[in-house]
Amino acid sequence: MGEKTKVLLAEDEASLGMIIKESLESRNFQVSLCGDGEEALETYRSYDPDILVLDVMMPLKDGFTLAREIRRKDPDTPIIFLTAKSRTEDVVEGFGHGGNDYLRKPFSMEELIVRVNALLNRQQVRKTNGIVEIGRYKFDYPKQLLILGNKILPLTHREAEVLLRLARQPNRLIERSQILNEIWGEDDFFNGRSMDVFITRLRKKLKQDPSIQIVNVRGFGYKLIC
Amino acid sequence: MGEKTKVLLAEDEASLGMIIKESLESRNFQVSLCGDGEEALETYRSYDPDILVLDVMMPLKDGFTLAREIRRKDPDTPIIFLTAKSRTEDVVEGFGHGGNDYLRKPFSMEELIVRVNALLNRQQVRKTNGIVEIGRYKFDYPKQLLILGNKILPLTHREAEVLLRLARQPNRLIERSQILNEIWGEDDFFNGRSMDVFITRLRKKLKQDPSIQIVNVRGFGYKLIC
DNA sequence: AGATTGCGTTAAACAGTGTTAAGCAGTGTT
DNA sequence: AACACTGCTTAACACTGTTTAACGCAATCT
Repeated sequence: MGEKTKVLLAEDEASLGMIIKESLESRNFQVSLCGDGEEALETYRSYDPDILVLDVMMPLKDGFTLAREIRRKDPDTPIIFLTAKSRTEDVVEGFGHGGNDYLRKPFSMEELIVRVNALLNRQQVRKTNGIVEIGRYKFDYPKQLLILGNKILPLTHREAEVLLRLARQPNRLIERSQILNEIWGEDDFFNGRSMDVFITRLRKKLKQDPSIQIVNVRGFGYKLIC
Repeated sequence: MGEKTKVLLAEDEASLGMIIKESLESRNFQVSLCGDGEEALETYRSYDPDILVLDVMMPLKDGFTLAREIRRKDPDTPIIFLTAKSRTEDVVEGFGHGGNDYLRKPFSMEELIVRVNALLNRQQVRKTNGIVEIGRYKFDYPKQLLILGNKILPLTHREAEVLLRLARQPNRLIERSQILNEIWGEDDFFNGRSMDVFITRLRKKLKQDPSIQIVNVRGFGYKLIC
């Protein structure tokens, strides 16, 4: 991404649209705001966005239909749906149409930004074949390796899983419970102790480059600083 | 495949059927949805699908029976079973009836799509006359050979079978039990030990290209990284 | 027939991984 | 300052996977 990250935002409620647009712009995103589905589809073609944020209920063309049409030719660009309904079926439908995430209204701007960043980072991991740079290290997630110069440190599966969660959003707070739920499926006492052990082991393996640190935020989670 | 890939979907629960149908269609598949086993069999004959997605529990004819009948004349077209039950026996039974994969309800559309694509890729192996590229190697499955430049390593039958299971879905986790059931017919202690031995032997023969690795995922299976 | 070879299985010792446990250290609160 | 709480570290452990070798069987050769 040479310049700013481009967001295509489709939201028919003008005031809400503007609020979202401005908060994204304040985070250094470039945003194109569309008021209905047709306009969004047209804009999509010329604007070449990095990520789409689509309201589900819009005039002329709803978000799901729009997503389906886009997905025909573009299986990659992440999509976040904004939905007022909270019923499960809508969520299923959203994922079914190729979306990557959804957000129920009302939501906080923080939440949206977190998800946008998460999806973009995930995308990046995929585009680099799962290889992420961490300071002077290269972290090869599929091969479970940490490479520093000519040194190769093998990681175990769990180590690689934990590190991936931290590395795909560096310098950001990742919540303990998010990591635990994603990897262990449950956030309970024992899994928590287990994770502690892996944090220790990762710190040991990352010690070669002192500019990298796994910083604890008491009561919340960790940040990978690099 | 001249046009779109054709999926025959048999699912008696109408709402779920429609969701699956639409999700697949949004990914550019052509889908024929059948509400029971008899209808599915009839449709199969005229529709000539590239892949079958069958609910196990259906009126008139269950998915296993249907699969068995289809397999009599058609050993190739991949079959995915959808099953509400989660017991291991059903999975084993599924493979026994000629199924290639199974999916436990509830599942996400993402999962289904990943598996459909994986099986279609597998078909690709057949279309290249059973020759698969693995890193710098060429793996000739029918001839049981690994070719690297001008070096030719012969493989034994079992080695070739195990390697095929890994190579037709590279970079993805293949479950131990799946390999064991497909090759040995049963996942028990001794077959497991036997497989370990072949994993070792394959690793030895694949050592020439260090970019290739058979990575273990503790408790689940292996990934062929390349 | 007897010897040889090749293959898959069994066996056994060994290494690696994730979890649990226990004690210690750090942090914020009362 | 005392306290509770969270996190850190090390070690022990049970379990899973790895490796090498030996074994037994069947097919092939002499």
